[in-house]
Amino acid sequence: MATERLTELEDEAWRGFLVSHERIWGVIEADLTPLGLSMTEYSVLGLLAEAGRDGIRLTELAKKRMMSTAGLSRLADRLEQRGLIERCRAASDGRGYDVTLTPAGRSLLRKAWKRQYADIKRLFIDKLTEEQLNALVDVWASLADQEER
Amino acid sequence: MATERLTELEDEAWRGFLVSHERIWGVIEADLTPLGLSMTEYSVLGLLAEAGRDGIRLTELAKKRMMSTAGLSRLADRLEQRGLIERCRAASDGRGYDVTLTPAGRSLLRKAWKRQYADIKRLFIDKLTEEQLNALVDVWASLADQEER
DNA sequence: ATGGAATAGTTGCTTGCGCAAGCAGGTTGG
DNA sequence: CCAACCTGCTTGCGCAAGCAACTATTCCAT
Repeated sequence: MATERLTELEDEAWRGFLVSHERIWGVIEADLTPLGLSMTEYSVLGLLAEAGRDGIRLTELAKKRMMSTAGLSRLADRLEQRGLIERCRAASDGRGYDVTLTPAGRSLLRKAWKRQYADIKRLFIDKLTEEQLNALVDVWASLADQEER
Repeated sequence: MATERLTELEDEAWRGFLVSHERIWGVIEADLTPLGLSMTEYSVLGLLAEAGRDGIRLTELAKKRMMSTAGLSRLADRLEQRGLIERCRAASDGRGYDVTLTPAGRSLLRKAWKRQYADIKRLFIDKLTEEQLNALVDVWASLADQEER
């Protein structure tokens, strides 16, 4: 087990992954800040939109967002403060809350999406052919196989 | 310009990108913490290794790492404190520092790389065929074309 | 029923980072 | 040569996120 090394090809594939992500992420994050949203906040609003009327539990959000419940609790504080989301005691379980988007939240999410969309289109979609997109989808599927280990 | 929407294919390609990155990033980050290194710290050590004997300027590191010089200044403080790097007044410019890896830094970087390597291999390389790797390299090249705009 | 885990969420403290301001060392036009 | 400006780095302050400890509720085995 001498010095473990990636082949040239492997290295390029890996580094490209990191670099491309970082670059694109940086841009869309910057384009979101005028709306007063971080990427994290944006994606939480997105998850809430998906969750619909019934809302979703804080813990569930934390899991999907891959962050601590503590962090999410305070993130929810901020969004609630701004009137973008609402916490309602869960009917079925007096410990938890069902969190939902308010109309204001929904509206801001739409605005944010417009920007996101433009960025994603310009920085990602438009630079790739349909073949490349298909290849990517194929890659993501392979990576997700047997989820870890 | 009705509701901007991605096609199914575009959406999968994009979300897969985000999700895969987040998942893999999380794992390798977690595997690095036993060594007391964050991903940022690790990658700075990596850049220093690339820079070699002459070292590299703090500002240069900040640029490459896409972080503020302030953040990098403090990051350097921590690494210096731990004896992993050294700041030497730049000969050519009395304001700046040439930062270099110490032997301890080099050694820790090697240890860290061993873990990284195992993760990257297991979570990324080994799950993909050579064809897929080639396709990825091709994609990263397309994305980098005409850098932004 | 009831006491003991388990679970949902919040709060105190710490940490890492960015912005803006500061400082000291360069650079340049008169 | 020196005044005005610029640049490389550091410092003060604030914010977002994690860990650990805590509260309140529910679940479960007896």
